[in-house]
Amino acid sequence: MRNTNAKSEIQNLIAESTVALSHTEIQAATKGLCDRVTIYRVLDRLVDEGQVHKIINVDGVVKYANCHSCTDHTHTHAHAHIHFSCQKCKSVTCLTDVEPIFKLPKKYKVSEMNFTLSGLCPQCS
Amino acid sequence: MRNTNAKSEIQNLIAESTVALSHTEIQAATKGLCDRVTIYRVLDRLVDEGQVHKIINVDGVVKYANCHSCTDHTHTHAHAHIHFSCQKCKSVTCLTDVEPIFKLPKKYKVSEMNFTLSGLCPQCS
DNA sequence: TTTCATCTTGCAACAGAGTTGCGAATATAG
DNA sequence: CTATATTCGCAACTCTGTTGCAAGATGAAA
Ligand SMILES: [Mn+2]
Ligand SMILES: [Mn+2]
Ligand SMILES: [Zn+2]
Ligand SMILES: [Zn+2]
Repeated sequence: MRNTNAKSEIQNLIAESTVALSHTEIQAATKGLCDRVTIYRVLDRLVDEGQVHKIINVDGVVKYANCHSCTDHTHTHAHAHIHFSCQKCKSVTCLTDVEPIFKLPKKYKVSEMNFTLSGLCPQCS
Repeated sequence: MRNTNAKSEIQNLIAESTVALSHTEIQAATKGLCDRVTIYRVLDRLVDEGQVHKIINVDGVVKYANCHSCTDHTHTHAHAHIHFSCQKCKSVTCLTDVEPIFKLPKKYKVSEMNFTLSGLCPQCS
């Protein structure tokens, strides 16, 4: 894996953002940096490297956020935290401290969790 | 809201299915019943009526499932249950009995929950 | 520093999911 | 049965993401 301009710019952008960013938002923020296909490919690479994680929002919009709290940066590391999606300002935030408790029927083998709460974020409520 | 052939066929299909169905799956199952645009519009109507709920799967695929356990059929009624997405057979199931417990930082106002666990379903594990 | 295999990029073309406008068809209230 | 609002089919379109390929950039090794 090579370090390129596009990759480090995009990685910095995501790292410095307090909210998860969509492809469209990244494209707007890096205006003219590179082709939109390159953004898709860079994002894939960052996810593969475990630098960034992909979030499917409740409205189906794909967002990317920094793996702040992850020491393990292999691409298989789990993200067992909740995300909060604000219905007003559309921001998506990682709530890394919140760990949900639940009891599944046996026979289900869980390997991944995707948990998003929607409503109003502190800024909007 | 009117009862049409397309609507009742699609509603029955979803009601009789043990797993959530995507637009594509519904189109395949009702082959030739109606136009694909009609399927989209019928699904929107069923969701508005509260007969069916929409699930955004971890892979971003939109699926529809019956509101079995919902007595309230207004379009704003909540769906506070977990969904299970099987990575092998791609089935998405409502686990209506499981209610997760979690503690959010104050200031967040929650109005909706979207919780999907992935792994292997009983049939596949 | 130069070489060179390999990775990355831009461009164009494509694919899939979902939306919109509009005229024709049809469900249902009266 | 008639009138009218709803629903439908079709075609065209948007949006998001993917793929193939030739050209360009990276960095390890010579
Ligand atoms: Mn993470
Ligand atoms: Mn339900
Ligand atoms: Zn907000
Ligand atoms: Zn399965």
